[in-house]
Amino acid sequence: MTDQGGLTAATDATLTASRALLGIVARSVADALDEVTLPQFRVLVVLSAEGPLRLGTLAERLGANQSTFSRSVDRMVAGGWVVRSENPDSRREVLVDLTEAGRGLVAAVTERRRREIRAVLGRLTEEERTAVVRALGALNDAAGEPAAEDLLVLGL
Amino acid sequence: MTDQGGLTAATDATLTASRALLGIVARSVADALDEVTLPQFRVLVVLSAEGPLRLGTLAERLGANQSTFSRSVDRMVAGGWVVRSENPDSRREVLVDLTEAGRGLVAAVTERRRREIRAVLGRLTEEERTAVVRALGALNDAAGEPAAEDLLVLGL
DNA sequence: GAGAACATATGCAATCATGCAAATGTTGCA
DNA sequence: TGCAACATTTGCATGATTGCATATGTTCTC
Repeated sequence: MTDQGGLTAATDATLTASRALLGIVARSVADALDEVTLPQFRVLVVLSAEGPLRLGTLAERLGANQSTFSRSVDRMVAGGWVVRSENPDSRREVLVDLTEAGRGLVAAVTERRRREIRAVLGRLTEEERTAVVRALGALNDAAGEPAAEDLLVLGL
Repeated sequence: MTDQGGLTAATDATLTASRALLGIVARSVADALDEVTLPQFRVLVVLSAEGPLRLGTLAERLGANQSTFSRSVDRMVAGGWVVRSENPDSRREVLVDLTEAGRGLVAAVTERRRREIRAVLGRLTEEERTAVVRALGALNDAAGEPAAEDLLVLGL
């Protein structure tokens, strides 16, 4: 079993890094999960990225049944994370949008994630950081953007 | 707001990489989640890493109430993922262990994750891979191993 | 204006996770 | 032996997610 060009070493390093980064992601989300469930957080993330969406569209984005989702929205409205707003152009459509609290929850997670990554990178030398930018740049190009559906499995 | 030594560029690259790797992790787990729930998968991962554990110990590892967890184990036994085995030394203790199916499910996820990472790295040049090993090595050292509890938030 | 197509909500139902309190069974110590 | 400590299970209860079928209300088209 030959290993062309350190593929195995690189795989191991990447696997380890994936765990480290997962840890950071998990920690960044942990506080939010005291407030909302993971499926609910997914909703907030999608709305945060795409803006107000029709209830049915949102359900589809999340791979959920409309009727199921209507009730999920009930709970999230009750929790104060989203609002149903009427579309004046079409009274049969309902737009779901973030409240300030919902927006803030997502922002807090994003911010914490960024802060933790900065903290880790701050422990590196400047040369190491340069190497990280180059190496991860190549890695990111090779990996491409993950499909939204993939990320939704874990709630982004 | 000065940026010492490309901290921001490195943070951005790392954030992007965290999303890419999350995508890989999510895809690797997706199939398994057709078979078991995320909390159940967590159980399999812990057992896979630590071997047979007492029911109470396992519950504690997962931050769950014992009574809750006893019933979760019921469901997982019914699903054929774990078995309750008696400890001959202590008839009041119950050991929970993976079945072949349970072991196989975790192995399939691990293998798929590894395969996907290899595929991405295979698109890099040998020099790029060397850079990845060095850069991620430094990153991994700086980040340290994530706490098990952190990873459990997302089901590892 | 009437009916079809559409968007959302509601009735009914199941599974899973979760917690508290109490019961059952086991071990160990006095 | 008998009682205390321990491990697990069971009773009781709640809330979230999910699906299917159906009802309600809205828009559009003929």
